[in-house]
Amino acid sequence: MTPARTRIAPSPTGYVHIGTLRTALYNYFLAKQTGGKYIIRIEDTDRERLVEGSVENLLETMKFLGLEHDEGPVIDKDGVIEEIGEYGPYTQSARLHIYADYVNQLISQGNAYHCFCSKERLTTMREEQQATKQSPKYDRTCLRLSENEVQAKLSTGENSVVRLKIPEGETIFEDAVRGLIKINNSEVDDQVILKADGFPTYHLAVVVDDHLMKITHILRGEEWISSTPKHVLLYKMFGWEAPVFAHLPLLLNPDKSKLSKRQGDVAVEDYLKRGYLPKALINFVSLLGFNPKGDQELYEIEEFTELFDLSKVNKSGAVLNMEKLDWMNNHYLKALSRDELKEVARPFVQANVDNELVLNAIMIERERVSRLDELQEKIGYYLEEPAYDGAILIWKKADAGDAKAQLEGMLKLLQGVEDDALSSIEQIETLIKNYIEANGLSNGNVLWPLRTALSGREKSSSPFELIWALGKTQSLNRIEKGISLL
RNA sequence: GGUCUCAUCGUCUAACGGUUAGGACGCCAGGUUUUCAUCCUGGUAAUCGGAGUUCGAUUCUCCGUGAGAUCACCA
Repeated sequence: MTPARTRIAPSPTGYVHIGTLRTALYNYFLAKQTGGKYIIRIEDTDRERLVEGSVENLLETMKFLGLEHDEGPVIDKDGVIEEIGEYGPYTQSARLHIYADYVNQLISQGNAYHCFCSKERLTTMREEQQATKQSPKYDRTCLRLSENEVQAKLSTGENSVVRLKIPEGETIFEDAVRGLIKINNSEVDDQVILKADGFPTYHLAVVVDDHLMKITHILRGEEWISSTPKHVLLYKMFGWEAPVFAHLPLLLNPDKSKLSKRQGDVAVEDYLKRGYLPKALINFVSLLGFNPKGDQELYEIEEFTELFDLSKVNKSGAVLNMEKLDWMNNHYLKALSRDELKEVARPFVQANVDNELVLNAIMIERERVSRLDELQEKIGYYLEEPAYDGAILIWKKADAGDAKAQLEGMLKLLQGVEDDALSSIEQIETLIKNYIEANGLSNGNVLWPLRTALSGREKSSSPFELIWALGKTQSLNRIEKGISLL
């Protein structure tokens, strides 16, 4: 397999779109699978939509997800952005001189022309076209300008842009997920490739950069299909070989429209903030539009890398099934080691996770949540002795006297054992279950009052887990308090 | 509206042209259980419609229908 060079090319608008993550993942899988390079390029040619700090944010988010790129901007130890890779600069605003050369080439080849039309004129032109049910396209007014007229306007410094001169005919390209796509050139507008502010538009910049950076596969969202002919035409005009195009299915809102901000979270950062783990997010998002095996649901990133196959990418859009994400996240939460859990939980709980009791509580409750941000309220009754009504100590099949007797029995049992007899949940369970059996008692009579005394709640984790988490002293305190309430 | 793309359970998806159309999430029921959660077992639920090709179509072709994307000096 020849090494693939793939890239994501986000515009710096402040957050990482969940669709960008999916695209990044597929690019990453493909590059790594073939021993190639995965590249990040910053497409900041829209000066009006630039958001301060968004490149840093992008890089930090990607790093947090564990998706490291081989070329492009990176943040060094001092927090400064530098670039790695031999095809830089990887930020389009630093490549303006490059685009200028290629624009000039197109103009001299007769493939592009200057346009002096005002935005106002273009707007009214479009309105008229729509009114007469024509499809909105530039009317080529400026193409009819003579060479002298163009030079004259240029020399006066009149505002101008450069447009691509779309030739007659039709453009056909092979899409790796959809097959042959054919579009008549009459459908394609004379796209602006160089704006009045001197910046290129996406269409020119993406083609030039992808060629210069030796990109072999362009994986991007389906919304780009209709502008792909412009890119194919540009490759042809420059005499370059076009890379493989693969248009990925869209990520959808529940109403099947393109995933949008108003209908839910689209920013990866938002998912992270709510306590979804990178592994879960990656697993979930990767499965939106691609399925390696059919019956397996849980994959490590290495497996995806090994099994990724462009020809198996789906064609139709995918609605996000949030319940499944929750299920997956819970799975990965449960798989975390004590130390790993401590670190991922740290930003989500106000209590100090370095404290044994706090961490114990989290260890237990992580099995009952699907997101880290649910932890805080779950661990409350571990950290603080709860106030409660003594009536809840009484099991439905027993009375106050029995509850009190059982608690006293438990008190005695626990007082009589060494601390390290309570060091594992299994040990504690065995200890208590043996006691129950030896004394001819029933689980309910003993465990219900025990658990409610320990938790102060009708619903909680098991008494064994609670004793383990709280420790001997705190457990005894709570049992004594229970007894006093009866 | 033009053009392009797409179409299997509610959702994500699987199925060399031959399967009782499979799995997962969710939901429902039962079981385990001191409660909650987990766990186990079972169940619910789909090939958009119509032609054609074929011995045989979820799968190939065409026509409908529906949905989406796109039509900027935004990406």
